[in-house]
Amino acid sequence: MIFRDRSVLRHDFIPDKLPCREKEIEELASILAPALRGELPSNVFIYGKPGTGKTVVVRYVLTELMDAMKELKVNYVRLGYTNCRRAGTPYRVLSELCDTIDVKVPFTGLATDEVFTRFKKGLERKRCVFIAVLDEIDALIRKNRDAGNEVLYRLTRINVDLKKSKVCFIGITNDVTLNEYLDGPVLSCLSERELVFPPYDATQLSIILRERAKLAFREGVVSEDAIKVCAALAAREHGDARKALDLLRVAGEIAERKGDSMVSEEHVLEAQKELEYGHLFEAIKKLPLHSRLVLLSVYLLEKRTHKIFTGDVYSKYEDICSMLDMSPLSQRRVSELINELDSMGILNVRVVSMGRYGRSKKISIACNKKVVRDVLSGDEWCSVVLNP
DNA sequence: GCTCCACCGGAAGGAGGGGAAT
DNA sequence: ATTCCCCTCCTTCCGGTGGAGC
Repeated sequence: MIFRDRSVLRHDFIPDKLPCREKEIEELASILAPALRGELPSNVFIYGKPGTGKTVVVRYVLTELMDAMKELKVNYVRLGYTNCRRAGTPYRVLSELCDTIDVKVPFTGLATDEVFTRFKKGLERKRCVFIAVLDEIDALIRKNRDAGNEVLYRLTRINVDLKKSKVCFIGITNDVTLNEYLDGPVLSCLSERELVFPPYDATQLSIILRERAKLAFREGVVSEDAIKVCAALAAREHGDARKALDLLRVAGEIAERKGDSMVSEEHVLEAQKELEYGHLFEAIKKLPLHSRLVLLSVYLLEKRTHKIFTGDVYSKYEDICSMLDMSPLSQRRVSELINELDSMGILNVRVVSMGRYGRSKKISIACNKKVVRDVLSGDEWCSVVLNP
């Protein structure tokens, strides 16, 4: 037996204490504290890379706030949480907020405007201080800049229309450049207070992992080396605590599978490989058909030569399409697909000039070729070309 | 220094699909 | 139900370009 409770390593687990975020917790708590006196707290905007503890800190402080409310017998504070990426559209963000104040809204069919009106009416009935958390707020803007800004603008101005209730917003984003996309008035309203969550360094990650390991694993099962390696690997990846926890969890699973009694450094390194393989595998598998065919073209060309240019890829791609009886996309489009594969880290692309012989992209495979082969040979279409 | 290759990548616009408004 | 709107994916068109070879 390796694990005591593996759910402790899940991303949504909220531990009793959050090491290395004491300062942020205290600051957020002091910002929100006025709510307990029925006053409106400042809006807060929280920035930080993925896995820097933004969401967990907010949830932690809100849980504390609820406990304090119970103790003080305060019942006029209400909390709403919505993840904008999961919700997807302004309509669903609003309807999730409505849900938390017991306003029922149909899945669809209402104008966004109408949902907004019901939200306001619901708030007035509750006579409360409403703290609304908008997690991954960047997703709302990224998907539809104008609609996103519109709904945020109306939300941030909601206190103007409310007489009996007040709303305070906590915005959370991974995207440090979000201020370029947010309209000025929305940004200045949301960021009355700003918290920036810096990435964790390896020492901090070790502390976090040690705490979690105590809960997740049976005593003495995880070696100190294993923890150090998890922390070092995750620190390299912009201090992502989620990644560190994933590594530890998978390392534990590997140890369990092998029937080993300890989680060692080797298990972590294997976990790293497994996670990397898995992510890449999924990423390639989920590519649209023509991107997969373009990747297949590069893969086949790379067996013969390492001087591959756009023209070579395109003609190989055309061959493959005719073999599969499909009509090929334009070269312009394929060139764009090649750039997308580059930005995903699957291909390596560099624009080079060959003087008299024109200007083109030099292309190579940037990732583990075995994964590429594994996915493509299991692919419905690509396998036809790979294993004729 | 000029030419000119082979493509780059921006712009505009069309198909089509899904969701919102009426 | 129908119209409207917007987004995504894609095409076509086209001006732009770094540098080998003359």
